[in-house]
Amino acid sequence: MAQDNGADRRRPTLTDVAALAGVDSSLVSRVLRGDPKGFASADTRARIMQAAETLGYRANVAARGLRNSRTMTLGLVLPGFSSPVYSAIAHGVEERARASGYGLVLSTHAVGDPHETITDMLMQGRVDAMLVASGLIEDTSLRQLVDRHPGSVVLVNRQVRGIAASVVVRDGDAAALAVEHLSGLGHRSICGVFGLRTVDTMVRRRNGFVRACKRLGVDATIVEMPDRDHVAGYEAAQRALQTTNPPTALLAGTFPMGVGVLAGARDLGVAVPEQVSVLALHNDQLADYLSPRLSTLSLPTRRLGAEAAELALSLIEGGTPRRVVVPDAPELVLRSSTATAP
Amino acid sequence: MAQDNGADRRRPTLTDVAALAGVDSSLVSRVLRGDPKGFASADTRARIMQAAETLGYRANVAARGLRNSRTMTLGLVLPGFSSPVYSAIAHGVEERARASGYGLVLSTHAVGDPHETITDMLMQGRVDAMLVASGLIEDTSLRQLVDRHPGSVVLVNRQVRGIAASVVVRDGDAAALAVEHLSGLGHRSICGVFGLRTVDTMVRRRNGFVRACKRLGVDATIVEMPDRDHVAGYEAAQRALQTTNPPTALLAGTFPMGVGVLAGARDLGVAVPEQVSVLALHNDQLADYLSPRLSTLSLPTRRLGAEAAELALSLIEGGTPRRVVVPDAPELVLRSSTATAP
DNA sequence: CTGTTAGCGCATTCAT
DNA sequence: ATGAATGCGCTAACAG
Repeated sequence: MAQDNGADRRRPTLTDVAALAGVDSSLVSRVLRGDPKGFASADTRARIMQAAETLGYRANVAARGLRNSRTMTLGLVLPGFSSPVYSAIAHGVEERARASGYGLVLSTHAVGDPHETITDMLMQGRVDAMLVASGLIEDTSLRQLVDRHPGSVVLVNRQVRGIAASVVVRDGDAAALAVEHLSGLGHRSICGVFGLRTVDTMVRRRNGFVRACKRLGVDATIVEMPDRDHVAGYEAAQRALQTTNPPTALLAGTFPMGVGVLAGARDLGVAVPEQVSVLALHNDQLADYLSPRLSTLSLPTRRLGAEAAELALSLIEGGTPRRVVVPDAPELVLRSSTATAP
Repeated sequence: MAQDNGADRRRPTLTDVAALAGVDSSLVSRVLRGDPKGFASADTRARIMQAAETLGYRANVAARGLRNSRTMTLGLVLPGFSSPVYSAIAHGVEERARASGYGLVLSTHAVGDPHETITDMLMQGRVDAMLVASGLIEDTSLRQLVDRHPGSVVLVNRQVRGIAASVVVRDGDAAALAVEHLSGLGHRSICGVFGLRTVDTMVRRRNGFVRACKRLGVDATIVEMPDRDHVAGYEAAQRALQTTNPPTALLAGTFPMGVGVLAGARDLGVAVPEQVSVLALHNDQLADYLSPRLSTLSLPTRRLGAEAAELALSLIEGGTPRRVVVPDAPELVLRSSTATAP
């Protein structure tokens, strides 16, 4: 059926549909959108639907956006897909956005300056709001952005003084839960492996860790690394495990760090979990395929994305910025990397 | 500096800039775009630039798109970010697109029917072309898409009869290289672990594997799994290793499958690489952090993305669809998962 | 119940 | 060297 409706290669417009249905384009617009004022007679209605169908008509988003000054798309900025957390967030956002008829444009730090990217997206009218899920953009830069585009920027798993619109998960509680588990296993000396204190999630997790240790009378040490990836975890483990009085358990601040810690211990000849227990924040399917299988603390990342989209949508509708904490409690996912203290 | 240029909360338009510079908006348009006919006097020119600068003017893409029927954005469909390959492709596309001033809209299979999604993107005028990097969409569905949108669809690492616009890497050669390495190590019986034969990349890798085995006189067996993820690799290893006459080496058709194979062998108590060698197609940083460190065949995935974007861009400019093979030869990245045959 | 009109922001003739 | 007029496709008053 390679039919070629005329020599017509351009997309059908409202006018095309109107012509085919023998009515005015404005009527078509109303009917197709289900506009309450578009109460066409059953007959015209049917003809319109029919025409739209045969032509494969889809409203042009540029024209519609121009008219309504609403693009119906959300932007999401991520550092990349290095961590499974980011894909989970992206899925959550996409799902929620789509449910409201919104599209999603994704952008990573891979290319160009993120501040610039965000400004462009907003100022060019590419998106109605931007979700920022990067710990790398500086606070001042973010404040500036929010200042210039009030009601159009939402922070994802990050809080910045002076910026209300943000949604986070209970990172601190997850770290605390980890400590509780370890403490229950008899560990009295735990080392936390985190990224820079300039990264909001890292300070929240770190605080949760420190407080829980204090509360439970556990000896806490901390290794702070410049990055939060495999490599950082690897090196942190090397560093922590080679001290004169090494901890009996390690808590990794991110999932990739946990993967690195496991490898670091292995290369040092330190057996996990026999000689040292390892736990990582954030869960991922991959954990089951590591050796040993890595126990984790699961946080609702997908919902994090969904809630962020939700907030952005409400802002677009004129809602007020607010701080939301995704209420789901962190869960301990026990696999094979923890055991009673040696 | 919470200055509020008037009560002005909406984005500045060409007219705003024109007013501030004391000229007509059409002149501003020409000057700002570097239109050859926009040869304003040095003075006006300066005033225009100045005005645009202070207002932070950015051309509205909807208006521009409407006028030019060109959105300046590319769409990319992926199954998800389960595999590092997809993020690499996305980065490659993003980079190349940006270099030509194009934006990128990413969409995964997470939500909704992909065929529908692609059609929508194109018909709604959200994008100028779509790159499809999914092995899951059926051939007929794809052909239909290309039929309806000639010159607007590019296949990424996939070939379909009747569709010219596609770019692939040398998958088959990578599989062959793997076999050569293993054969050189004395392995005479190798098991290939692949996904369904309905997936183009899988048949290309599989063919490369089979032919190389035949050529080198190696005994080839194949396990075909419905999926291509960790789980599939895990189960395939279990299956292959429990036969009466198990192979001495396994080649995993995807990186996640390789991860799964490693775990499968471990749980069977089969030592890698002492009892069985393991190799996986596609390289990733994670390989260094597995136990044992996983040897892989590296393929130019980032460039794959870049070339796909390149092709799409050329199609948009009216170029003709063509098949491109990224010429970079696959590379063996030796780590610790292969050894001489037992 | 349906048609007419106007304008969103921009790029492009065509004048001057 | 610069300005005026027009239309991309759509929606929202406002008629009738």
